[in-house]
Amino acid sequence: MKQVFEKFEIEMRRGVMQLAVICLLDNEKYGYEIIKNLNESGLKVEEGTLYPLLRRLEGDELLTSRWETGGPRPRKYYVITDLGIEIRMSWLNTFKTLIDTVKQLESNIQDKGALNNAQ
Amino acid sequence: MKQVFEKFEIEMRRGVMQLAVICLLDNEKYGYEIIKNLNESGLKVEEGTLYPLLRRLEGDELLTSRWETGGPRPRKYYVITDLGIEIRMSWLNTFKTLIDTVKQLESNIQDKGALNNAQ
DNA sequence: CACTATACTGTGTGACACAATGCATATAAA
DNA sequence: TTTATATGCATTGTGTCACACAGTATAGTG
Repeated sequence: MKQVFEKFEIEMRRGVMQLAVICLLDNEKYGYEIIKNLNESGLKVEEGTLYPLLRRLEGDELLTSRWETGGPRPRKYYVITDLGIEIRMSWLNTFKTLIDTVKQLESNIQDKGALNNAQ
Repeated sequence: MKQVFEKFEIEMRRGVMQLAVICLLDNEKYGYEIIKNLNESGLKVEEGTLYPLLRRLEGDELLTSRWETGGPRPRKYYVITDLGIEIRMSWLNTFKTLIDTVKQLESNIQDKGALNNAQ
């Protein structure tokens, strides 16, 4: 049985992950590189999570991919499509709306904290 | 087959929902009331989503409940516990960190938009 | 009678975590 | 030099969990 806290983190990441990936892929990158990038950004992600996500986003035509076999190891490069750019903008808007909603809700609680004090 | 956009909204809501609920329950409320509140806040939630969520949060001892049978229809009131208050604070911090990560990623893309321009 | 208020349950789907597999290269140890 | 270990890179499979949606149920209200 997972801890309450971990479960929340997982659920939260789950939504943010696609957004993060599609933001990163403004420039062409390959999967393994993305994992490193995101982990450095503090966004933990497993291979078994990212690779299927990439394929899913490609299936939705938000990304395209190409194989690079010239180098030492074959790499699959992904990059955002025009449709992806459009969708990304609407996702960012959705995200922003959610942030505002939570900020609003948080401003009504007693022990105001993280969101409003910081920044 | 759901639209790409809807799928994202669902995933995003999924994480935010518990946070929103636990913020709302600073004051005692019953389920149906919470649904109305959240829908007014622009956070769509189905009964089949909220009621199980409430029970789950209660199972994790972040909420407690009591039945109010005096009124016309029986209502189950929920309110946050001390543990819930603690956890809520850490969830808010997690949420804030994720926001920062996305903002960071967004600031590197070409068509900067929603998050940084607004507010 | 239809509608609202209030709560619950059940089924399908989708995505994640985790773990394992596979293979190639680079590095370290023997 | 041969062997062993680690790293780069991607895939697949299993279990779990939470949501959406659609029901069920009951008691009031218009």
